[in-house]
Amino acid sequence: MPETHGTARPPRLYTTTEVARLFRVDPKTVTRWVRTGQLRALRTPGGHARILADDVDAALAGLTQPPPARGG
Amino acid sequence: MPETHGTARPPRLYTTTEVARLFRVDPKTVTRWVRTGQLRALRTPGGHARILADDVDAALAGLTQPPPARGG
DNA sequence: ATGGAATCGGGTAATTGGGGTT
DNA sequence: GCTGTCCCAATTACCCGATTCC
Repeated sequence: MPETHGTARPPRLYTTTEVARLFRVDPKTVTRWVRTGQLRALRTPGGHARILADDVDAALAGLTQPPPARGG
Repeated sequence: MPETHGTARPPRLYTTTEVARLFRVDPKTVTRWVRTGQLRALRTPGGHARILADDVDAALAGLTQPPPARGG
């Protein structure tokens, strides 16, 4: 059944400005990331982006290529 | 002929506040979407908007990037 | 009937997106 | 190729008070 929501938890969303602050870049840059598909987002009917928080948090956590643990 | 009574289920409805939370926008913005026809809604006798959940869910599902396939 | 929360409507500031450039 | 900045138009956010919802 195509029940996208109603029983499902709504996705956490960030605004472009929030993401920009988190990454310490210009909001414009975040917009580019969305346009180039480097960040998943949905659009308001007005055309403004809402970025999936999970994607952002994952990137911030550095989940890409975890550095090798170094022994003491 | 399409039956409009008896077997028809009532449409799932969202309040403006619910839609606002889902999209991370101001409830006022949702009202604007309804007034500009970007979102279908019906009105309570008192004039409050009730948005069709299907429209919202569809818009909410419009991600810019499909979820990355896992297992590779 | 009462009360708290939500919605509406108008007006104004802030944010956002797009194009072009550095 | 990636990012930051300027200009401009559109979209969105916040202020107020009155009405509606439950």
